[in-house]
Amino acid sequence: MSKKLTKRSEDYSKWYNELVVKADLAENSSVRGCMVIKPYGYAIWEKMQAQLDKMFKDTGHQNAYFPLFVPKSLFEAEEKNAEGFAKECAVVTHYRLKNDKENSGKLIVDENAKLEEELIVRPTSEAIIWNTYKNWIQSYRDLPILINQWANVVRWEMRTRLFLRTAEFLWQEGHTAHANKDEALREAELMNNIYSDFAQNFMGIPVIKGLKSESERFAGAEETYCIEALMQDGKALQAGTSHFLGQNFAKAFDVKFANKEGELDYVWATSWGVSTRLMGALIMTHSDDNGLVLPPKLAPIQVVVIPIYRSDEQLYEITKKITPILDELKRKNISVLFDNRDTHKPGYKFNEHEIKGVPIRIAVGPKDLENSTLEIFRRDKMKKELIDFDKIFDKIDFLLEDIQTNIFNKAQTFTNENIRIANSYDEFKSIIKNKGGFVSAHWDGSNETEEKIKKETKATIRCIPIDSHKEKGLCMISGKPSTQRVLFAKAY
RNA sequence: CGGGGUGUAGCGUAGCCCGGUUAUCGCGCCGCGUUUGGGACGCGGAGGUCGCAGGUUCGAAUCCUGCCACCCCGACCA
Repeated sequence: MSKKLTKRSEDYSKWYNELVVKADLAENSSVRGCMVIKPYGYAIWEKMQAQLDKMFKDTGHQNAYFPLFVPKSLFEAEEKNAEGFAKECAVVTHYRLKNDKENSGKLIVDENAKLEEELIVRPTSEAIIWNTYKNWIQSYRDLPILINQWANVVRWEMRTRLFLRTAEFLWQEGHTAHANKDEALREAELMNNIYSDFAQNFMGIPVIKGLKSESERFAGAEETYCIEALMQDGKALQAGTSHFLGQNFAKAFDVKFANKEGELDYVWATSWGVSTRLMGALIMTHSDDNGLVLPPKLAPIQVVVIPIYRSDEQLYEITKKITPILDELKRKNISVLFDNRDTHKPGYKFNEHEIKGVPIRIAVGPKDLENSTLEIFRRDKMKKELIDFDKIFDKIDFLLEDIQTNIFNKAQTFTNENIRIANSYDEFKSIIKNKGGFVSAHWDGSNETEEKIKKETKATIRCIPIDSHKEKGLCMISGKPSTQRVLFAKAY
């Protein structure tokens, strides 16, 4: 196995796969389309979870947990939702195995143990949750319900890809119930803003907030808010969605409440989620040919200290000198690893932590003890410098901030440079084909036009941006009037 | 599910067209020694149902048939 990573420019998808494996984040498992998330990858996910969880709770949400299995009759209640997911459902039909008489030591499904009603392994939990909410809601005094669930879901995708599209994935799904439309709409927007805030300020991933076109909308939603990010190969990635579900699920599951006027009404709903796909976004946004680049706010190890020594005495001296620093960093809640493994040489460790994206590396050897210096290295710029021993804390504080800002700015510049305006369909096709990235163009709002563009160019409408200024124009295909430009791209 | 490709040690591979000693090489792994400021080196060693099943043959990793798995391109998708 080559030690070097495939170059990004040569084969982006191979580079991505190798990186995920070599950085020790995850690997394909023996189970079709499912991945094993390794401890280092999971540690990043845990940091993301902790931050998101905090943001949810700060906005009044609570966590709960609902069943993995959805009885088929519940699943089919909301027709559009059921139809949208039907093609990718894992289904439990039996509950028992028995010994195979013709093949000793083997097990077969016991045909006598067929379930009366099949159980769907949740591809999303609206059905089971709304069936439960029905029992919880009678009056406007029971509202709103603001619940989030951390869970795994299963979607039997044809083609899978580490983190971006696995058959089983981890996510959070928020499901809220409200007394009126406005409140539900505000909730859907609020959660999309939280996702955007999280992506930009913690993951360092610039995103564009927008609305999905009708055809890209979540099955069963009235409106889908989303954040879209641009990866380094010019393809867009949907990083999170927040849905205004109207009264669709309330009607499907008969969830009515008595309002202040004493009248019965259906409740208004939202659902919103982000998944381990965000890990894919993190990898593809920041990483380079040397490996992963992690934002300090999410790095499981923020600082690694590597001792350079020839003898046990030298290691002892280095340890003695460095221990107070390690203690102080831990006290300051900075996660630090003193990599004093005797099984690997310094050069090996340097490369290993570079591949794993550790933001800051400190090397300390005999020369440093003599001169009272340290070598400090920042992963994002691959630059090292010699600093005075006493400056260490200031330097680390500065770098943690600066790396976080720098990688965001770098990605923001890249994204901005790759949003191009097209005023004709020819121009549009040329950009999509030759340059990639987002293309901002006028669209008449029709399904047919969207479909035609998708078929001919493989580009889809990523979103109708929320924050951009409105600009009247004419659809590049039909010539019909358009009220604002929308963003197209090839997507993951 | 359509079109193409690939299955040889933990990983990456040579050999296959044209059947013939003990299946090649690199990484990794184990032992010993020397090393340690950018992926160390030397010597020694372990590790294989050549995807599975059948067939042809004196003889199959190699030829034939069937099956299975995986990858890529479509359709689908957080």
